[in-house]
Amino acid sequence: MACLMEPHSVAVHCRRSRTKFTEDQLKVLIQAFDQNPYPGYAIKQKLALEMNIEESRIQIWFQNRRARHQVQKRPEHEEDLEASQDKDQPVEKTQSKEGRRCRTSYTSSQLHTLNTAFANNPYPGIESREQLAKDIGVPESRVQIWFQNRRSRVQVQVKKEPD
DNA sequence: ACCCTAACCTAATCAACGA
DNA sequence: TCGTTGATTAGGTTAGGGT
Repeated sequence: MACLMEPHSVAVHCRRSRTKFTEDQLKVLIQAFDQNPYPGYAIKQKLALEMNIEESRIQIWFQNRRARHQVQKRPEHEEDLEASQDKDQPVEKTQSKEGRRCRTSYTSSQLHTLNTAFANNPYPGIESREQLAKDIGVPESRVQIWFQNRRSRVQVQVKKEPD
């Protein structure tokens, strides 16, 4: 517990505890990454279930690995990698953008809670985010994304209206 | 002290949904 | 169709844990 809120100093960034992947988990992740560094939501969720890890940790892991390992820019077209038989699913194995997570729709009361919290502190630590998530009944990862988007768009508005 | 990398960030962009 | 906004990305920074 080192997440005390100083009233006047704003950002006491309290991170979630660092995940320690087991060797088995890492093996599964790396193999999945080699097959497809841009997995859709379904794949990430399946991996999460398979290795008993939050899906958001899987997402972060893929983001970090893509950044560190120079991944092929656009594997859009594959010429001749047909081995023998792999036409079980026509367009279902390497979906990258098709399988997005379903868009979350917030109710007005959920948004009110989020907006109030944002006004209070636009950089909530993990504990605040989890409490918020629990309050409005949405995964913590969605709360984090909401704050990221909100902060970015506040900046955009400030630039557009420097008056 | 240094290294590796999970966690976190911004900015840009993709895309779902409603007016 | 178009604006709003959630989801994803590239790419960079911060910090935890091992050597």
